[in-house]
Amino acid sequence: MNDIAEVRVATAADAQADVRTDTRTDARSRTDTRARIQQIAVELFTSRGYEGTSLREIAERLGVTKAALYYHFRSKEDIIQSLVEDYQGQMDALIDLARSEPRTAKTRREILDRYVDIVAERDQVFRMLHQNQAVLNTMASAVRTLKTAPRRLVDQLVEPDAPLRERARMMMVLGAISVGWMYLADQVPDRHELSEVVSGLASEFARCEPGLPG
Amino acid sequence: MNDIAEVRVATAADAQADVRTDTRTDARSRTDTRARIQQIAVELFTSRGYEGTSLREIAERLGVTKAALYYHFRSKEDIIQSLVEDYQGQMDALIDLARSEPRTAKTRREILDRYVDIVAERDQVFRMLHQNQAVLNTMASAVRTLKTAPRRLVDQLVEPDAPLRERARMMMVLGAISVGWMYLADQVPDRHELSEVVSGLASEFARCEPGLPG
DNA sequence: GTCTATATAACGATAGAC
DNA sequence: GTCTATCGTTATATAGAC
Repeated sequence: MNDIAEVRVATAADAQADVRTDTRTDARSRTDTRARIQQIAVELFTSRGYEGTSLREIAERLGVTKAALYYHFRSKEDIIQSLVEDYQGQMDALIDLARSEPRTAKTRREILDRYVDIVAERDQVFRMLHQNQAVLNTMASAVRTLKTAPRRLVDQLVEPDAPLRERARMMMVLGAISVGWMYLADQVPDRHELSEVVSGLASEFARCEPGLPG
Repeated sequence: MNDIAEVRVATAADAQADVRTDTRTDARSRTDTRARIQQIAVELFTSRGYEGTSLREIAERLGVTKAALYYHFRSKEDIIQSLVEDYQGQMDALIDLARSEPRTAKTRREILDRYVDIVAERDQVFRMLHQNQAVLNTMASAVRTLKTAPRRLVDQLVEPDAPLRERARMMMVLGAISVGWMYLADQVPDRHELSEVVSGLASEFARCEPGLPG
């Protein structure tokens, strides 16, 4: 059950394309190098930082030269962009979902549970983002919008005229989920158990457990 | 009450030295340039990242050349080290305090309140740290230990054999405080009100409000 | 798809004059 | 305390052969 920690960056369209065109029997598919670059990149960006990781390092781990990377990605920023695309889409979809539902305790619990799932299933990308918050400020628009996601989500979960205390509560619940997962995921053997514990506590903090008024 | 957001890096010993030796009447004290470097650095490290900020940029904002910085600091890393020293000392003291007290609800509330105070009073440095988590991995020991602070603090707040749920709860409370403060501090007019709201909610999440069993 | 070779630029840091 | 000048290194990115 630890494979939910994989990099998870391919889109559904990518996967379909693979199935259609990939008739080889060897293990190395046509898009495999690209995926391996992504895997190495997410690891190095997390441990040494985006700006602290050179394309030379990535290439060396892959066993190719720096120039080869430019066949698969137009730039270094293009690599990190490809890594966060899927996560970004999931977060946008979550915010849209929250927007489309009434602001009840049930909705909040549902949204929080799904947020935990998104984080847990994209563990590596999520960690990388948290380790490289500052560099996102210097990047193109698409990546930057990630930083506003928590605020946008809170806006959909509390009433527009909610008092500070309730806005703070919801923002703190999101922080509790993020940090709780980040600091505990590599310390516990069963990540599925962890995600259920985190979900449960998040709902308790948000006061939207079954039976509570919403 | 917004001046609690200032950089707050000078040590008590520094301040004493200033008082003793500084008899000039002009506004520029002997250690002022060093302090101004620190102020500019913490701003740039937060917005553009540590590795994304060059010494040339810091020097330009200060109106001097790059070389002048080396009179005040031995290296770039020495600058960030000086910035986090005070925060690090406060966190170590907090963990020691938690270690010295019994694990009661009252202790937990006291520690959480003081953690909120530390964060609120060192707002700028705290933000910078959260925006540059990855680069701390590549640095010398002193700065690195900051990353273990949350875990060490949780270890002192829950029983050694506490179940996952209670360890997760306390880690999530720390995350709630950190993220809650970071995302809300520049959105609310009264930071003192915010710190009280955050403290109150943290104690509620941790189930250590007055009247609860501990 | 990957290579060699290179363009171009910026970085952190130091030497030594003033 | 700040300057000019520079060293040595590394970075992202591209051109063109294979």
